[in-house]
Amino acid sequence: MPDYIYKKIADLLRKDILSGKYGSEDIMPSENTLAEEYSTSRVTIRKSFAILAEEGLIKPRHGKGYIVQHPSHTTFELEFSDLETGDARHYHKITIVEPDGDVAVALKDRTKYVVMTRSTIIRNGKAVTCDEKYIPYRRGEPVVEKEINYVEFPDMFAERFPPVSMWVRLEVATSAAPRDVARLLGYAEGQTLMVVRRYIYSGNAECVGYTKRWVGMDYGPIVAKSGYMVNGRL
Amino acid sequence: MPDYIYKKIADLLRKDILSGKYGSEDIMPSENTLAEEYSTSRVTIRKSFAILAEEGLIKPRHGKGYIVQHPSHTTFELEFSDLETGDARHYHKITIVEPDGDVAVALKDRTKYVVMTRSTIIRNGKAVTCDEKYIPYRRGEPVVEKEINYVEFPDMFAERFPPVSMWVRLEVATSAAPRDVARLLGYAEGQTLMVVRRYIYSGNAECVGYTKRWVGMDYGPIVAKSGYMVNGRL
DNA sequence: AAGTGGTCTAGACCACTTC
DNA sequence: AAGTGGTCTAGACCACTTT
Repeated sequence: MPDYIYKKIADLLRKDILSGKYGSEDIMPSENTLAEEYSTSRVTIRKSFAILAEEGLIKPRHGKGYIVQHPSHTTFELEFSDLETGDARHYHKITIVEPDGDVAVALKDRTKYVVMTRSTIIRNGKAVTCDEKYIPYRRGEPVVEKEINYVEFPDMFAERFPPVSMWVRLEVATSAAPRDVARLLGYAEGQTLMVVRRYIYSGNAECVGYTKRWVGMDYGPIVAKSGYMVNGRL
Repeated sequence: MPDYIYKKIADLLRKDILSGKYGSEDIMPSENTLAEEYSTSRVTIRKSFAILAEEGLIKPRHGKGYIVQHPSHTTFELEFSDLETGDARHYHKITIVEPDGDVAVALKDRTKYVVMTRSTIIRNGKAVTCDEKYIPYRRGEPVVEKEINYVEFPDMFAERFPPVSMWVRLEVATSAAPRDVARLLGYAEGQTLMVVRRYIYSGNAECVGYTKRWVGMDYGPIVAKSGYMVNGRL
C-alpha cells in the first residue's frame, strides 16, 4: 500500500537475491552506488539494507560491503503456550508436596515444599494433555486461589519477579506415563508418551518454576517453522 | 567497548524497563524529549528505540508514543540440524521405493518413486537416532553418489531449487517403531519413540522433501529456548 | 588513496492521536 | 492546535578494507 522509497528498494533488492541475480557470498552494490542509481539519500538505502539484513539475506562487512547470505534452515520458531484456542482446561488437583525425582532436580532442592497443580486440556470432550506445574511453596501465601487463577506462567510470577527478567527452557522428550497420568488420558500405565518440560528461570539463573505436559496421541505434533518469509507469508 | 551514543541510551532505557521504572503499557518519554535530555539528535534516539523494539520491549504507536511491552515467553527458538557436533553417521540403505503411508501424504503422491536414505547417528558407539530421508526420484539422475554426499538438506536441493526460496516445517510427535528401526536402535518392535519430521517446501508450496528421525532414549530431549537476553546472554 | 559501511546532525514534511 | 512517531534529505566525520 505505502509507496515508501526504502520499502520499494528493499523489495527490488530482495527479488534480485531470491531470483539468484545475487548469489551467496556475492557483494551487493554499495550504498552510494544505489543512492545515486535510485536518486535518493544514502540513509534511505541503509534502511532498505537494514530490512534485508534483519531478514538474514545479507550481512554487512565494514569496509567491504553487504554480502549475500542464503539461510541454512537450521533454526526453527516454535510456538507453545498454556492456553490453546478452543480448548478447555480442567483442574484436578492442587497439593503441597515434597519435591522428588525430576522435580527436585529441576528446582535444585531449593525448597522443602512445592505447590503442585495438575490439570488437563479437554478437546472434543477428551483429555488430550495432562499438565503438571511445580512452584516453590512460600509459607503464609494463599495458595489455592492464586494458582488456579493464573494459567499463563509469566502472570504467575509477576508479583514475585520482574517478568521481563525471566526466561524459559523447553524440552521435548518421551517418558513412561505414571498411573495417575495414564488414567486421566486413558492409556495403560507405563505407556510411552511425549513430554514437554519447561524450566522457568529468573534473571539470576535460579529455576523458579517447572512444568511438565504429558501429551496424548490425539493432541497432535509439536510444530515449528523455519525458512524465509516474503510479505509475512512463507 | 564502543561509546556509541545510541547504544548507551538504549542501555539506559532498557535498564529502566527491566528495573520496573517503566511498567507494561506505560508510555516512554517521547523522541524529542529524550533528544533534548541527552543533547543529541532525534535520529539517534530513534535508533535506540529501534533496538528496544527489536528486542520486543517496546512497541511504537503512531501519534501516541512508545509503549512498554513485557514479553510473554510463548515463542521459542529451536536449533535442529542433521549434523550434531561429535556424532558420527552410519549409512545403512539407499533404495528407490514407491511412496506409501506418511511418505505418500507428505509428498502428495506427486512422484511415482522416491529415493529413500536410511542412516543412524552413532554416539558413544551406540545408535541414538534412525534417520530416513525421502526425495522425489528423477529419472536419469545419478542417485546414490549424490545423496550420500549431501547431509544437510539445503545443499541437497541447491541444484534443483534456489535454496533461499525453501522453508521447512518441523514436527515432533511419537509413533510406534517399525521392525527395521527398532532393530537398529535396539528396541522391541512397536516401542513408542519420539519422531521428528521435517517437510521441505519449495517457494511455490510444493513439498520437495521429507525426513523422519526416530529418536532413541539416549539421544536426549529436543531443546528450545525463550526469554529476554541482555548482551547476548540470557 | 579511494571506497566501503558505521555513526551522527539539524533540519523538513507527513500521518496519526489527543485535547 | 499541539504533540507524537514515520519518512526523508544532504551533508559530515570516523573506522575498516582494498588497491
